[in-house]
Amino acid sequence: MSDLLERLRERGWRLTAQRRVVAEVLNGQHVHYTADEVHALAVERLPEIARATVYNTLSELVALGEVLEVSTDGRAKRYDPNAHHSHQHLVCSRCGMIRDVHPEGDPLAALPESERFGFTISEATVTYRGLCPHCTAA
Amino acid sequence: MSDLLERLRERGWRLTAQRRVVAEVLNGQHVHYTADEVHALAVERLPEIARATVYNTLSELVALGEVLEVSTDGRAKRYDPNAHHSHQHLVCSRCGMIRDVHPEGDPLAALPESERFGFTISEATVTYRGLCPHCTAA
DNA sequence: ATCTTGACTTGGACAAAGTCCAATGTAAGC
DNA sequence: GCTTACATTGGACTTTGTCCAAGTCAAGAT
Repeated sequence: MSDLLERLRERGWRLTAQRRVVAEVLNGQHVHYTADEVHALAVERLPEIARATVYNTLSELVALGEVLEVSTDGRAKRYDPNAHHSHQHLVCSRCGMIRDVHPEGDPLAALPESERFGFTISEATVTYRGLCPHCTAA
Repeated sequence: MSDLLERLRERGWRLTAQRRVVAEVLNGQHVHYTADEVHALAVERLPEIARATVYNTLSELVALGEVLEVSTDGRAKRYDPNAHHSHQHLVCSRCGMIRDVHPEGDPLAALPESERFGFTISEATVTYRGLCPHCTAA
């Protein structure tokens, strides 16, 4: 994650205590937190950090391409720090757990020109849904 | 859509003016409205219909399997009346408009066994993102 | 045709998630 | 160590959606 802070500084990011804490919370997580979860964890390290700052910082990280925004249901968005490896998501329908997966091929190729309706398409995301091993057993 | 109302009546649904209007608004749309858009359109036909009633009715239609709930971004959920034909979605990154599309092949086939991590996968949804013709021009 | 009743609708209060803004604070270059 | 442009703060506000008690009504029974 020091890599991340390094990269950001090179891109003219001003490094503040708040931003450092948000980056540290995201660092190397296999689960993807909501903004409020990130805030709760950040408060443990820096009690006075404001909710708005966490939202601002997450938006900037997304805009810089360092973090991905994921919304698998109609609830809060989740933040995925693993933005540098293209991947898709496997979601447990029962417990909501998210796991990164790497399917073969390019999903964009499956959409013929006649099905693009004049859109300028830039991306395709695939969400696999099912039961995780734990919920299958239960 | 009289088919839909027919089916619902057979399942013990009480047919009210409000429910009829909501069903009519959804009927045969190739775009998918948000709940508030459905409400706005319903009000044109039945001015006194309440927002809560539209939310209730949409939830019931989803529970009955007649309509699909789609949440492609962190914003409002959209309602897809085309629940009986398998399809994927094309979403405008700017205005949020959704259109149904039919890609080739089965997206589930692209996920090798080694990437399934013991999940019992039942479904794969693909979301294509880009700018719609209107937002590309603007 | 009218009655009865339980299901439906209403509207306003409430909640969750996120945005906005003016005032204040501070990182980083000079 | 100054300066200043940029970041943070916290509270108000917006959007989307849920909840509830009271009133209304569809549809079967009489």
